Amino acid sequence: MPVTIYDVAEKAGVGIGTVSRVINNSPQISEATRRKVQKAIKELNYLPHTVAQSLARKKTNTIACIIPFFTGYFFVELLRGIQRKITEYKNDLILYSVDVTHKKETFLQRTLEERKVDGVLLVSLEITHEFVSRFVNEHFPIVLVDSDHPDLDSITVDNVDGAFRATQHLIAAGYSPIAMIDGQLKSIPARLRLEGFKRALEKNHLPFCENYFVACDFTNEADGFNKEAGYTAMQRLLSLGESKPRAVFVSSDIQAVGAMQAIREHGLNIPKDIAVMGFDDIEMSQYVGLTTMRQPIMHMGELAVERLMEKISGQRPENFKKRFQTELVVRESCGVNLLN
Amino acid sequence: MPVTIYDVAEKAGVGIGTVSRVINNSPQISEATRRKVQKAIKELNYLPHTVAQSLARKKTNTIACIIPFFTGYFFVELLRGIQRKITEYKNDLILYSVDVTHKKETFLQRTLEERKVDGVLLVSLEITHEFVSRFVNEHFPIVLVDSDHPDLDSITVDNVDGAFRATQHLIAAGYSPIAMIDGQLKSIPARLRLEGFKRALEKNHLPFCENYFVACDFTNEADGFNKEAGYTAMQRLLSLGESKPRAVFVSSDIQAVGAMQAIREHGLNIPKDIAVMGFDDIEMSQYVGLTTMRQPIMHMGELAVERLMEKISGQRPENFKKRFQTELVVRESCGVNLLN
DNA sequence: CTGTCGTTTGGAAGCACTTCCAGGTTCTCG
DNA sequence: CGAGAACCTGGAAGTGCTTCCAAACGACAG
Repeated sequence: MPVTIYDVAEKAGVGIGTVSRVINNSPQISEATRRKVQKAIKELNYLPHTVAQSLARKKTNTIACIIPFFTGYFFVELLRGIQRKITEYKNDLILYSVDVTHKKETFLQRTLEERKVDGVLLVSLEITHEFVSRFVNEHFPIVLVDSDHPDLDSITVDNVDGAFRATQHLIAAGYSPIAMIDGQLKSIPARLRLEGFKRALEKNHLPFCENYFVACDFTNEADGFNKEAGYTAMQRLLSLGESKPRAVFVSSDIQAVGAMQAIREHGLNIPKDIAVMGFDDIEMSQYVGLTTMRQPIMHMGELAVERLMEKISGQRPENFKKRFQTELVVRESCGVNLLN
Repeated sequence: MPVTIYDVAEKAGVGIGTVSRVINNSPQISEATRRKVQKAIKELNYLPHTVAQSLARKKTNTIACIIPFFTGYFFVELLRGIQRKITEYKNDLILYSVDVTHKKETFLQRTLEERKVDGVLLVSLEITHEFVSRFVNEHFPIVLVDSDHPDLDSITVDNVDGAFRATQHLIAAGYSPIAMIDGQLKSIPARLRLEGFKRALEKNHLPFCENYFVACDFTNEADGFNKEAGYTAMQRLLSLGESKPRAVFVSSDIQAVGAMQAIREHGLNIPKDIAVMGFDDIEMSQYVGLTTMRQPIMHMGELAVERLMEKISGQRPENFKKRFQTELVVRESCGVNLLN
């Protein structure tokens, strides 16, 4: 039933090799035969069988994206950038989302062994040394996004610096004491943002106090970067009563939104009673007036695909590292622009 | 370099057919040889080449999801359901997102001709008669989600009824006049929700007035279901001055959030001056106190995959239609629960 | 000991392409 | 006009699997 390259060859009165050459735009074809074959292709409504092509070419034109179960604006936005760029390259995107039951190792293993994809984008997930060496040894293209490893290509945001500047902004505005609400510490960005926070305190000779730090390890969601976690964490800080913090740096906007809700429900005003600083600049942030550090998320996704394609095609074999800087976006939640 | 079925056969001292049977759990294998082969597989760290399997089996274990460029909570949530279920079935998901430059026809054509996927999920997109007959004639499995066609399987939400009840709720609360903000009318749900709105007016002998209806046709985003469009549409209604509506039914929560912002910026109170009713029940809605009609979005995604898998495996050849009902979620934006 | 039947096995043919190699054409230039 | 180069073309061999068919094997009854 489905039309094959043999049907086309017969109809055009040529050999299959010739048809194949026309399909693949080989220059080794006379204009006359090319036209003849193209006519046959059109008439039969022929489209090559991708799976057979993949087998023969040893190339699938498909890439895998392994990503934490994408709740949250960060992943959606990143995926948009990735998707856009992949379509531009006429490739397909297979999505693997990691959750409690489906571990990233399963997917890494599959991409390596099944040879169903030409390369992998690993998003916001740590990679074990075992897999690093397997990818390196087999020269299997992989690009890390929002995650890093010395031996692999990576595209990151300067989390430490971003958190540092965020905290610095709160300190400069005169708030004290300053608390931090973080994601789960098993998450890389969570650890890096904590480091930036600590550095800012240190630089200003302020103590880091355990009471003023809440990692959302209590939630069973992947990384703790969600609204509910932020809400609960803030309640914990508010329960300190009189000694509660004057400002909070929250490690993601989505958590910050939850935290802001907790503050308001406690009858307190933002920023008069407590100032809130976020991280990400998700769409919602402008509507709730959240001061935050903006990440160029979609751009990261696009760049990741470009890099991966270069690796797949064998250009740029050398290691590639790109670190984006965050940008401070001042709104009302830290009160600074109200003071002007 | 990569290990093939021949290597395994040689190592185990059997034929390739035998190895294949072991891989595919054929019962026609003696326990002894099975163990022998499995040992060789383990030792060589062999995993079958999926592409070759797909070619030989004429089955890819991959399904395509064609979806409008997924901004917005609805698509993300739906995709979560789809993704979850597909992984459960040990299949892969290829994502095709439709935008201005990449038309749905391209993707439909590709899925049909390239034979890279076993079936298609078409989300929130209308399908032309030409493609309907092609899918039907070639017995190519397809399931429509949030869209419908008499000859194809579909999973929908009762938009007409949902909009009807939403409007009814506003009327019953005594608001008058009632306006509606809709998505672009080229979108199916937008048209259906308009119909429900009109029916509710009619049933209550209220006139449908052009001044009180704004379709977000002015935005260049795909379907008009976004915050900015809602904001702009609301501004238009507010510009009516004294004769502005007393309540607005907005065809999606995300637009409603934009509309609420416009109302507040205009110095008006919700619901005291203008009541707002949404549609979707996205996560944000509970935080902004939006009364809305809830759709069981993730559940729709899961069901869609189950149905598609049944079609692919040849079970349930008969046409399948599932229409979910919406559920009224009362919050503050319509004022009703404040009156109690 | 032989014939029969069910079980297990090997491997050729197939899936639909790409690519290499050899052979055929045409062109160029002395 | 002929030799050699440049250009085209056909099709066999390849990609790594599944599946079908025939054959081998084993058990068991007669």
